[in-house]
Amino acid sequence: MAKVEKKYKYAVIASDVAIFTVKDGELKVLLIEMKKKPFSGMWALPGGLVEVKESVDRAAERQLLVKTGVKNVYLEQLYTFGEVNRDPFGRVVSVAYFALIPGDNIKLKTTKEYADVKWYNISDLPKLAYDHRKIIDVAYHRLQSKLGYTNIVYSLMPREFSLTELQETYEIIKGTNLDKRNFRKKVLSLDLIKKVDKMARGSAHRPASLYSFKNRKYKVIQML
Amino acid sequence: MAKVEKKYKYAVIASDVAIFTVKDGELKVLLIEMKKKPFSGMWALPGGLVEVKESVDRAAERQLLVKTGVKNVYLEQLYTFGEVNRDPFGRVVSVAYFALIPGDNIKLKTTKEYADVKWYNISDLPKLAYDHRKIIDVAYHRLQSKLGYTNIVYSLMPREFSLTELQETYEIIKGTNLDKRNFRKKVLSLDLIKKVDKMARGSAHRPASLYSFKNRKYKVIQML
DNA sequence: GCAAAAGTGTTTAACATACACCCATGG
DNA sequence: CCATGGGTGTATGTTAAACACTTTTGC
Repeated sequence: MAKVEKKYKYAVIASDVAIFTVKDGELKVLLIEMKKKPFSGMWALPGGLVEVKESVDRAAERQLLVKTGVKNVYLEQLYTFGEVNRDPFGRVVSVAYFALIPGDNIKLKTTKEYADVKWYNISDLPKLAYDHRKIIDVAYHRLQSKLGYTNIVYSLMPREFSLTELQETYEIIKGTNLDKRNFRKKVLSLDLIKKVDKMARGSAHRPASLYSFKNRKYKVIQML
Repeated sequence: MAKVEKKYKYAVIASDVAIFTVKDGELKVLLIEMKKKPFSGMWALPGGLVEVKESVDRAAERQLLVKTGVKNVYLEQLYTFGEVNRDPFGRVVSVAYFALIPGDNIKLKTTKEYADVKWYNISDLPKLAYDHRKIIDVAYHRLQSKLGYTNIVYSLMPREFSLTELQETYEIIKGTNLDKRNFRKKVLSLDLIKKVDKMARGSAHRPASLYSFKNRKYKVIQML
């Protein structure tokens, strides 16, 4: 986050993005390691000041693209954090976003500005700069609840997946176990996914049918 | 909204508040009439720039207090509007809030800065400045949906009310009719309200029992 | 005694929940 | 042939929805 002098008469705006994915059976969030004091060695969400010539949404997309190389993924405004002393460099208000990306083939990018970029398990976060711990808590909570009444899982899944993989994604994020038969019944009744003419291969057990989403567009539903 | 020069390198922040009430059988929103060009004669939500020394929440509370004289009412952050050209006076991002107040005894206050302050029916809005029409749409939508899964009605009702008045409040905001028996069964099963030892008086029909909320604290419920 | 709103239960349909066994594959 | 996860149906309980008449008051 660039330096902002206190002499500004009005608060200025940054945008921070909590980027989530599900990988290796865990919900993960993307963090970058900071260099500058007083936060050196601490971790933070990707973010930065909003430029005069770009919208706030656009600034969030830019952060996402620069840090992960992805675009056109699910990105939603989360909440605006406007406490007076949340940033020691000046009066900065943060418009936080959350993004969801599938767990496969994401190559992380770092820059000279930061020491490192990494996925962290949501259950095992390092020490965080600014109020980013709070932002992650709010984002996690929003993700859990939106999973129940929208179809946003589609943005966490690969193109093709088995019903078990889909169920596991729900279980990992909700932190609860679901009944297999009831889950399948519900998902299929919602008419969101279709069977593709393929089976999973290479496992020492009965291969699973693969499915894909009929359309990958945000929709309010009654899931859980 | 004070003038902001375009020379600022970063976007600055304002806060606008959509204040709702239910009165005379209608959902109303509070608007102020603007004097300065290019918006003279148009109406806008109460709002203004966030000062360096106050939080964004605090700025919203201040707007609410200055325009209506009320405090300690329901106030929730709604959404942040960050398009580049939403404000002709400069690069201003608006953190919008929505507030709910009971329909009784609110005295509106105006200031030299504005021509007038008035309640407008949500179904009959005048021409609005900035992107405030959009803000009101989002706020109205949020209000409708939160009514269904939280107890926020309490902030629109007077201390004591009849079940019919409560039902009418829901109907006005939702824009639908509800079944009297089912409504009462549901409301009473939620254990949110208690009968007070009084009856409505002065009407040419059977007097209604009055109720009040057991506690006026935000709570997630399953209402509609 | 009439007009107007208050108050009150039951039946039916839809949906959520609980629960256990056989199937197809790789090794 | 065995270990592993895939796949399937029914019975029960809970909740939502539909629906009409009697009661109490002021005038």
